[in-house]
Amino acid sequence: MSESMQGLKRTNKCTEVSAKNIDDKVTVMGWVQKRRDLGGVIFIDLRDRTGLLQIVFDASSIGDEGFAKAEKLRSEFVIAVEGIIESRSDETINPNLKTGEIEVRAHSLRILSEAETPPFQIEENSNVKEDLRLKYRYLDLRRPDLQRNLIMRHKVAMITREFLSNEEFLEIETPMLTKSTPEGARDYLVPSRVHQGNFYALPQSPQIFKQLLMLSGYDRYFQIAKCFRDEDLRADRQPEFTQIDMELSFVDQEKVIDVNERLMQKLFKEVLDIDIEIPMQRLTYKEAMDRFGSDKPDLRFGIELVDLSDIVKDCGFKVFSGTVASGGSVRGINAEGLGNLPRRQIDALGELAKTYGAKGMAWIVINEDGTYKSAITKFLTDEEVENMVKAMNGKPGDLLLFCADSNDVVYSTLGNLRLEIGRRLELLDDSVFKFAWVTEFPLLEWNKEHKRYTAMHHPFTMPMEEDLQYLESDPGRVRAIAYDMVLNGCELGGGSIRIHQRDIQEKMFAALGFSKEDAYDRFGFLLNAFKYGVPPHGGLAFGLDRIIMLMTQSDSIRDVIAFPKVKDASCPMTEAPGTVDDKQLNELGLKIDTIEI
RNA sequence: GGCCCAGUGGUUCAGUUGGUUAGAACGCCGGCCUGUCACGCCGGAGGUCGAGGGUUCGAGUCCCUUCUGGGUCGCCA
Repeated sequence: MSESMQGLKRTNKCTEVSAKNIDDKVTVMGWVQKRRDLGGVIFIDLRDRTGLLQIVFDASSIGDEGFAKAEKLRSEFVIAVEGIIESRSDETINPNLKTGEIEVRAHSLRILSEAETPPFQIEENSNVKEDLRLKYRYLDLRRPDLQRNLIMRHKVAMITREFLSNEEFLEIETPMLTKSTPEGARDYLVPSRVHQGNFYALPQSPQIFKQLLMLSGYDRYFQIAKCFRDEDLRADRQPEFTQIDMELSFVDQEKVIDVNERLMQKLFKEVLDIDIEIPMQRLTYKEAMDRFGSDKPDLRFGIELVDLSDIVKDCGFKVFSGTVASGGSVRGINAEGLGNLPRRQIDALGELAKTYGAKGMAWIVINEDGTYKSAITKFLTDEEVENMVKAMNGKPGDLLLFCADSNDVVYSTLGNLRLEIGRRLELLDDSVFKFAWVTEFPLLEWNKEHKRYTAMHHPFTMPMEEDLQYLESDPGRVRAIAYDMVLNGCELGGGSIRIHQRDIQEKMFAALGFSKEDAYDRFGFLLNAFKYGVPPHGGLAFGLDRIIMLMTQSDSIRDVIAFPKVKDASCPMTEAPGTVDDKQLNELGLKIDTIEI
C-alpha cells in the first residue's frame, strides 16, 4: 500500500527544526530508521540526509485509524508525517540526537512507499562486507558516513570552483571521446559506428586540450574532469576518477605552487576548520628519496633512511661491500624501540622487504645492555659496527634494518619498511595533515621493458634550464620543472611547466626515441598548433577522490565515490561491463574473438 | 599475471585435537506493553558451513581445484 503525497508539502528537513519551532505545525518526510512500539505509543526515528527526528504516534492525537497504520511501519518505509513540534520533558531528552530536545507529535501519517527488509542494516560505522554493500550501493549510500563523505565532496568541488573563478580561471569542458595516445596508461577504447575499425579513447587526462586552450589565449583554465585509465585497481586507484585540472599561461613554477597552496589552505579551513601553514615544506626528488625512500614521503613521522655505503664499502661482508662496488648502496633505518620485536616478526619484515625486490634484509638489535644481536656483525669489524650504529643514532632497545641493492630497490624497500614501522609504532595519525611539495623530478626514466627512456611525467614537461645540456648526452640526469603535492604519503596531485619551444620539444621526442614522423603521428595536432604562437604555460591536476579520501580519513577511495568499481574494474550493482547483442556489434563492425592470454 | 588475507542463518561473528542434533548477538516474524531512544518481556522462523572433488568409519575443521571480495607487487606518461 503506497499513498500519494498529493496535497502535502514538506516544510522542514529532519534536523532543520529545533526548540524554536515548538508548537509549529510541520510536515516532515523521510525514511523510517527505527521503530519502538511500546503498545499504546509508538516512536519512530525519521531519517533524511540531514539526520534523525523522533516522531510520536499516539491514538489520542492521530486517531485509531492512523495509529493502526503506524503499527505497520517498518525499517526504510518512506513516510510523510504532519504534526506539531513539542518539547520533551527533561528526563526524555536524548543528548545524542541533534533534535533530542524536541519531537513531532503526529496528527496524520502517509506511507509513501513500503520497503522490504534491507539485506543489511542502514547504520553508521557498518562493518558489513564490502561486496554486499556495493551490490546494494543505493542502500549503502543511505548510511550517514557515506552521506557525509559525498556532502564533503560537494563542498570541496564548490569551494574549488569559487576559489579558482575568483582567481580568474575559466571552467571549460574538454571532450570525453578523443584520440588514443599510446604513451602512458592503457586507454579505454570506444568503437566508432561511423568509422568502422576506428576507435575513440576516453581521456586519461585533459592534458593536450588544456595546453591548446592556453595556446588559444584563455589564460587560465580549470575543470573538474572525469579521467579514465585501464589499469589495475588499488585502494586509492579507480579506473574512472576525477581530477581538479588546471593550466595557466605566462607563469613559472612558483606561481602554480602559490595558487594551489592557497586553494588547499582554503579547502582545509572551510571544510575541516584546519589551518594549513603556507608556504608548504619543499623537498627535491633526490632529497625525498634519500631521506624517505619515496617520492611521496609521509612526513608525519621521522625514521629517515641513512646511507651507510661509505662506512661499509671496504668491509668484509661481501653483500655490503660488493653492492657498493657495483654501483648500488647500503642504507638503513632505525626502528626505534622495536629491539624487543620477536624474531618471527623481524623475519616477517624481511619477507616484506622481498616483495619490493630486495634479496634480503639485514638487521641488528641493540640489546638493553648495549650488546648486539645480529647475524651480520660477525662479518664486520667492531669499528664498522660502531660507525653504522652511530650513523643511525642507534640506542639500546632499537632495531636497525639494512638493505643493500641497487638504489631503486633500496629506496622502495626501506621506504616501505619505514611505513610499516610507522604503522607498528602507531605514528600515522589520520587527523594530522603534513603537506609538502616534491620538486625537481627526473625528466625521463629508463623503461626496462621497452629499452628506452620514457617521460616520467609526460612528454611535454619542461626540462630544467641548467640540465638542458645533458638532454642528448645523459638524458637520465636531466631534471624537470615538475612538482607533486604530497599529503601524508599520498600523491594529491602533480604538474609541470610545459615545453613551449619547438626546438626543445623536438629534442625531448628524440630523447624518447621518437622519430619526427612518430611524434607527428601521435601528437601532430599539438605540434602543428605550436607553430602558431604559444604562451609559456604550466599547470597541475589534483586527484579529487584522494583529497576527499584523506579529508574524510577514509581507508579506501571507494568510500568517497558514489558508485565505485571493484578490484577487477567491474560494478557489482550494474554488473558492468556486460556483453552486447550481435546487432550492436554488427553496426560497429566488430566480432568477438576470445583470445587465450 | 604473481603473492598474501577473508568467505559459517538476513548481518556480524564463535565453533577446541576431525567426533552426538552447528551456537551467539543484532535483524526478521508473532504476542504483550502509554515515554522509548541499544525500549523491555514472551514465543518463533531462519544454515547445502562460497562451490566442486579428495582423505577418513566420520570433515565447518585436513588436502587439491575453483569462485567471490579485499590488500599488495608488476602496471598506473
